[in-house]
Amino acid sequence: MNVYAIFADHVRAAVADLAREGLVPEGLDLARIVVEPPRDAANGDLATNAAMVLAKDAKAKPRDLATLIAGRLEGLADVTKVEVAGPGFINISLEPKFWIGVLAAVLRQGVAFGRSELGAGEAVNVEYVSANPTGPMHVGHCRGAVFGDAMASLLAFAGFKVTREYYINDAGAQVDVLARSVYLRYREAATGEAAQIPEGLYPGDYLVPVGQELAQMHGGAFLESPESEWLQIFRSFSIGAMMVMIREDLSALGIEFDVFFSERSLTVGADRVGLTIEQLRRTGEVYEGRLPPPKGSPIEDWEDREQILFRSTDFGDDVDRPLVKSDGSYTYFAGDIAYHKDKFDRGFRRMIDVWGADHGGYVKRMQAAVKAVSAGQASLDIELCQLVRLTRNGEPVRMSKRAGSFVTLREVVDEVGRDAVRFMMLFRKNDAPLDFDLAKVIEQSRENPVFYVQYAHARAHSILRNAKEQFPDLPADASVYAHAPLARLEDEGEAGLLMRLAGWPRLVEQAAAAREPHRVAFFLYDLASEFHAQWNRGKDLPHLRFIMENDRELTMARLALVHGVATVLASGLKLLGVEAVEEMK
RNA sequence: GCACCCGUAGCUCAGCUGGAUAGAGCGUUGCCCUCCGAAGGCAAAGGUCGCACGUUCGAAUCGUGCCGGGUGCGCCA
Repeated sequence: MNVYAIFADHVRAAVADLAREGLVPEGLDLARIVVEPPRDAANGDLATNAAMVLAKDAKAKPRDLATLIAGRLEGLADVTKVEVAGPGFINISLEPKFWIGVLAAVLRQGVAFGRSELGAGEAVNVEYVSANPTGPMHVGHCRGAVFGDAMASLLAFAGFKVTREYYINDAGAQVDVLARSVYLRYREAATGEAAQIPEGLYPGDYLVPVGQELAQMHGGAFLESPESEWLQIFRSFSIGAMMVMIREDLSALGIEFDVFFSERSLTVGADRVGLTIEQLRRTGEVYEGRLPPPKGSPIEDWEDREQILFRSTDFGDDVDRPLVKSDGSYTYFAGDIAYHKDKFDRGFRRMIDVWGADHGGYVKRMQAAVKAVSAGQASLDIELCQLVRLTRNGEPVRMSKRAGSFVTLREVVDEVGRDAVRFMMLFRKNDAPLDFDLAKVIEQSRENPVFYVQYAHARAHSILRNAKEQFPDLPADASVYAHAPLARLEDEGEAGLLMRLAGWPRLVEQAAAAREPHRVAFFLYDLASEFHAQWNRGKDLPHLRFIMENDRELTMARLALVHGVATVLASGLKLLGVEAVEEMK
């Protein structure tokens, strides 16, 4: 129930009527017409740009056209006043009961209020995190994880059929390094001699128990064996162990995936990477050729050779990209093409990848590849998450790579809590760098938006609890309040909250379309702020308090509003994966 | 050298896909606790939206060119 979209349709219908009557030309493009809340409440409840957008094609002056359209809007239900203002805005004022109707809808629908059909059930594949299975997740992974998860929830709420997917990079050289590192830990466990981990292998303690498990399973069987005998066994066992760990880390953040896709599975049995390359060769997108040396830092062992190239320049990339390394194995890119082709083969025409900003240079070639393997039928959106600067009281927290002493995601979640991590990661645009201060996010003050929003929800429930003491017979079920005498919500602060609630469905659609879950976080912050403000007005003006001891009916109406605020707060927090607490501890 | 991202109040950032007088928090200043939770609230001050052209009824938003910061730039993932 997006009231703005509904009225936009009314405006379009009005223009269509005018066209039928020959008062404006036929065939005007009505798509750009929007109805939105005016910034200044003095300009009515709704405003539309219709006249200004259409003026040129209609060969009319904006204000004249506005007057014409305004005349058709006056008769609409709930409309009390239509005015032409400024350069040609049409400002619409509505009966107060219109907004009350929205509150009733909130109360009846509960957290389903705001759910949209924007996506029309279209399948979307959202791939995020995809951290290498070589160790626990660190804070660098955190932002993409939270962002991807919240966006997936948001898209689902907006009517898309969302698949959350994690790509396991279990085929590259890094998992062989993992296996060798684990082998040393295995040796350590089997012989009792402390392992020396040489440069280039993973030194982290988290591999110790993996080695111990292998020692228990195999005893000393591989102590004297050549690598070829144990590598595969150790590799697949270690990858499994790492994925268990990563799933635990994800679960600590409240993140679950529908699909874990193994890179290695692309080449076991059938060589699907090779098949994909052959397919692209047939369509002319793959060829043998030479590349100029890269322009950045000079490469010592640059070797000018004939190689297998993907023609990504056809899609706007700077150079064509190699698919096969000099040792004959596939590049990571080649695997990724086959992987995205697999998504296409599974029926996805809309794909979204969430990457770290350091992969920005990879965007064009991947989008090019998706176009190529799908014959232009599928599209790939790539959302980049900028880095997180971890600080404590303003001092940078060292994230040294030496000796595996990086800050793990788990440590951060354990220290400040899942809700704070998630909300702070989402309280910023994904393409802006983010400062994350471990000390500030656990502060319980207005400066901390996590607390501020959760507190608003808790306060709403606190009010409901208090009301229950005052009027023990009040119904507990929010939907019953839809029948409260809502017309008594006459205060301007209450009216503001009603309009804010009415904006929730519109915000969901906009945030989903823009793939910007941070807008949900900011909306909740604004709603919380407005709600706190109204509560505070009741301190100075007792007649504005939510609980009116001598007026049960008015209390009912105001509690309906409180229920409505709590409902939308809970709905939004759920999208962000943050708990809507009913009591602050 | 090239590509991508970002330049908005002293600081950290929003700005509803081009709308009306650019907003919030922190900081600064001044008020407000006998109160449904002051873990707060109200108000003031603070802006050539990096710069310059352009597009049009209208630009922080779109385009081009500069300036400044960040991230990357065969066979790593």
